[in-house]
Amino acid sequence: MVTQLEASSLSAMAGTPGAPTPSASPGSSVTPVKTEQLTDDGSMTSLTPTNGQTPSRRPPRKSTLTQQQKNQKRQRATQDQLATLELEFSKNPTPTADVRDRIADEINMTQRSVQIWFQNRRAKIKLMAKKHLENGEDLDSIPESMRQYLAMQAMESGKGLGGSLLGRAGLFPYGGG
Amino acid sequence: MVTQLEASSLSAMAGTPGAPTPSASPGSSVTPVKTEQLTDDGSMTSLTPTNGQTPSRRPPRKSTLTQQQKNQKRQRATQDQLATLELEFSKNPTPTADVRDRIADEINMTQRSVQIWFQNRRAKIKLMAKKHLENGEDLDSIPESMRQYLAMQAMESGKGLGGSLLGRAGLFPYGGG
DNA sequence: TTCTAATCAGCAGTAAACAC
DNA sequence: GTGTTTACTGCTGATTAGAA
Repeated sequence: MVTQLEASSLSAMAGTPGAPTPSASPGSSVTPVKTEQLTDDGSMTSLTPTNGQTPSRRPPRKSTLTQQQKNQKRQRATQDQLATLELEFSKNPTPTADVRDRIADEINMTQRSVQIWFQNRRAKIKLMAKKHLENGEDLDSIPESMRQYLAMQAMESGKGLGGSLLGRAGLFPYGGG
Repeated sequence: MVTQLEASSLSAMAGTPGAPTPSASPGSSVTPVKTEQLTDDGSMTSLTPTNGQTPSRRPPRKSTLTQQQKNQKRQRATQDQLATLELEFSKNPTPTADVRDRIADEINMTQRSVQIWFQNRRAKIKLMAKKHLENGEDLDSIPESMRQYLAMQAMESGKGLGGSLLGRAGLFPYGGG
């Protein structure tokens, strides 16, 4: 008997509601992953590579074993799911919660998984772009959805003092001179 | 067949749930709220993604009425709690989960609340700095804890030009003690 | 009104499972 | 073995809404 999530501590959680998912009913099998997660963890690996003496970034992690291992294996997207996701991505790489919700319902994935998929997809595209640049390749060799997203990103970061408030010349005396 | 877990939701971000430690000395003043929240985000449309273009801004969120309203009112930090938080912040504005945990236990707040407090505190300081800059004020008019934090930020993002502001030795309380 | 507790969504970084 | 996907963590910035 699985007794799915018996109480446990409930764990709050924010991202996705999850619980009352109306549709998505496989009906049988599928051991529902218990939402119980304790992740109290916190620290991450250090960063700030330079500088022998950095202020205090994060000490190494505690256990770094996520609940995945404790609960179950990863689920990979099927061809159908992937097709839909990629189609939607080409239409809009950053869909709203609303749209993501609809997609999730369509392909029977959790909203959370859909959200993560889009995030990872964006990251992947960025990484690809970086590689392309480093290889000195033509931009033409970059897929169009990629170009679109990157262009969008560039546009956004360039507006106002949004991104680099502290780095702007003239604002801080120690800035770029 | 997709057959993936339905509810699951895996949640996560909540980070630390309502403190599974039952023996957290029940303070008379503060009732530690068990942060069990089931954020149900909404759906509602309102957006029109314009297909890839116009990244301008996100559509207004639906109602974003979260558990707060459903469960209970906001809890504000007491003077004692605030005193501790601010002291710790002056020592280190970005404490590790460990430290946060200790603080939370000390002042009888949830770890999540402590984390949020630090986040908001940093945001506040940044905002203040921005205002100061826009007003063209001197940096000297900025409180020191603020300068410290901002300098730290600048160092990290700029990684090369960081030196000037805190070039003077021993400005950082963090990490050194 | 301002201040602040709390949420949401995105990102970088990372880890582990999976594919090659 | 490396490389790719799924997933999670903490953080930021923006935003919402409750208290003062």
